[in-house]
Amino acid sequence: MATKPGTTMNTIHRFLSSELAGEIEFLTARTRSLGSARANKLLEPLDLKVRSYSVLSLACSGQAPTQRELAEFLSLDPSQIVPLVDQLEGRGLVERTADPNDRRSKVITGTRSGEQLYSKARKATAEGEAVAMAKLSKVEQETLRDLLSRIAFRD
Amino acid sequence: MATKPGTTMNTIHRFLSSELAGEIEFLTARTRSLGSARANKLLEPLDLKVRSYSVLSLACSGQAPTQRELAEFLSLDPSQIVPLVDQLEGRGLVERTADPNDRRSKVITGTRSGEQLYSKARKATAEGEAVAMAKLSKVEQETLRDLLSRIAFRD
DNA sequence: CTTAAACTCTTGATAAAGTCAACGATTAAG
DNA sequence: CTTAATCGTTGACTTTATCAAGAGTTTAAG
Repeated sequence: MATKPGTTMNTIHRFLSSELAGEIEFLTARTRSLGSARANKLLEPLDLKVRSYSVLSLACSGQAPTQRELAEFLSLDPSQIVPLVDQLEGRGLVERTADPNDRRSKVITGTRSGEQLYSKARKATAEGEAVAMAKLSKVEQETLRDLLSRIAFRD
Repeated sequence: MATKPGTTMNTIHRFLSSELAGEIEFLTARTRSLGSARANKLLEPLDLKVRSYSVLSLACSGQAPTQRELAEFLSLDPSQIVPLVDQLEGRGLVERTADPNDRRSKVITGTRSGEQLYSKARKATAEGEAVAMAKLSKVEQETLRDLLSRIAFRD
């Protein structure tokens, strides 16, 4: 009776000392997997997923992103942006506008109702973030935000 | 001529002040996207991907994980572990052993050559991590590791 | 001005990853 | 012994990722 089945907590604990558990790559992968699952649940009542939420957020940011810029900032292929914007546009949440300066590009902007939905969605993701970081102090949370953004945007 | 095309650096800079860029959820998603792309390139010469590398790493950890435990720790479905282990086993890098205490479970352990390959792979991922965190001081790197592991394993 | 090259969005094909239900073998509970 | 639960596995299915090519637009060169 050396190795008992092991509950969730037990299993995790056994591998905490493994080399893998110390790798940033693994830690971010696991964090984002858990976080995105939680965020998707919270966004479900609004008929949004993390992806569509991210697009909506940038569309409502006042920065007037083009689809190309959305793809780059979200680490997606430009062809993946198309159906995301299609869906949001079909719901009247965002608008495609030809960029006057370069009619190849299409600027994505949030509509009135898009901004209203984003406002609700933002509260949902903020709640998810609060749950995720509950174990950290406010100072630690800001430290984490700062360190992560420095490696997410290095260049 | 207000909005010029915008290079990569330019685009990112424009959205740094957006609400989205301040969300942990987004920062971890972007970090892991960039990190896993870089890690996959570095692991390619060894015919490994981040996924198979993670399984190999735990198989060589001395913790004798079952497939169920691998799935849970790696945030994967148990059915996704099967082809990963199949592949590693086919290359003679790991072994499936029936757990004597519970013959339903199969313990995955690294072979001699599995450990040799893991040793090389570990150096590759360590190099990738060094590149990713180049902008942080040693102290900051350890702080990030600590904060991330606390939210990746809260419970 | 004209032509060629480069860029943006879009489509479509294909591969990879994620989700879920069900099955045989095994173990645990009653 | 019977029933329920667990583990690995398979298969079907959906979603996401990757890539090439095309139509329209802009830029640069000649």
